[in-house]
Amino acid sequence: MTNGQPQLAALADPTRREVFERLRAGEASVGDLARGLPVSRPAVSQHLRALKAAHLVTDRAEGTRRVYRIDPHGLAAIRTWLDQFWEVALQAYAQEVARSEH
Amino acid sequence: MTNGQPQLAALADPTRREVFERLRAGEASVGDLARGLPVSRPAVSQHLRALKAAHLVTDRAEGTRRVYRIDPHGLAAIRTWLDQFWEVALQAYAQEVARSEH
DNA sequence: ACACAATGTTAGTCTAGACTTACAGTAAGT
DNA sequence: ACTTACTGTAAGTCTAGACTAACATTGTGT
Repeated sequence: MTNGQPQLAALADPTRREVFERLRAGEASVGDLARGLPVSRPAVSQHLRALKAAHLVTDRAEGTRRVYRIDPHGLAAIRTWLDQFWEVALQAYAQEVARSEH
Repeated sequence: MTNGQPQLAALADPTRREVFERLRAGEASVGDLARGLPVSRPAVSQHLRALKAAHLVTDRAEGTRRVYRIDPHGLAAIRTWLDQFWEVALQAYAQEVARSEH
């Protein structure tokens, strides 16, 4: 149980995924992210810490605010993990198609 | 909080991810999958139900056994969701490189 | 120095869900 | 029909973690 892929666990929570999707529109501060969400600001701060631990976001100090943006490293890790399954999956799909056609 | 991407929640659990990774070697029955895992067989059965609900696996009856294999549909859903972030992520990365070089 | 604004952190509560045990169902062999 | 494999399901327990409230910290402006 090597427990790799912390990115998948990080993106499993709906609220955390919502935060991450909002960063798709560009970098934003904690307050900006928490503004439209139904949870408190500290909750968003904790979610951002989890996303940062999974290398999915990066933070930068800008005065008293902290600006977060998407980190490509976490995305790359997911893609690499995901690509391991494609050959097997497509092979299985081809077999199923062949079975249903005959 | 539209709660899309049930695949990410399904693959967040380490045990469930281990089951999924074992199917990469080819289709297998519930007992075969549970044999090398530190959890009981009903636990594996429940995990397979979750994976099936997320369209990550397909099951087929073979006598009294049930054979599971990887389903490409769930993988495709993850890839589609993931691809939405790449342009933004690479753009952010390029900016960071430019900042550190000057 | 003081006030304010933005965020991180801690302690504590509470719910989702991972797990086990026990039971039910179904197919194959004798 | 009976037994044996193999699996799904239900009920109950228990822990990880999502959330809030309160406090600590840091930077900015006057």
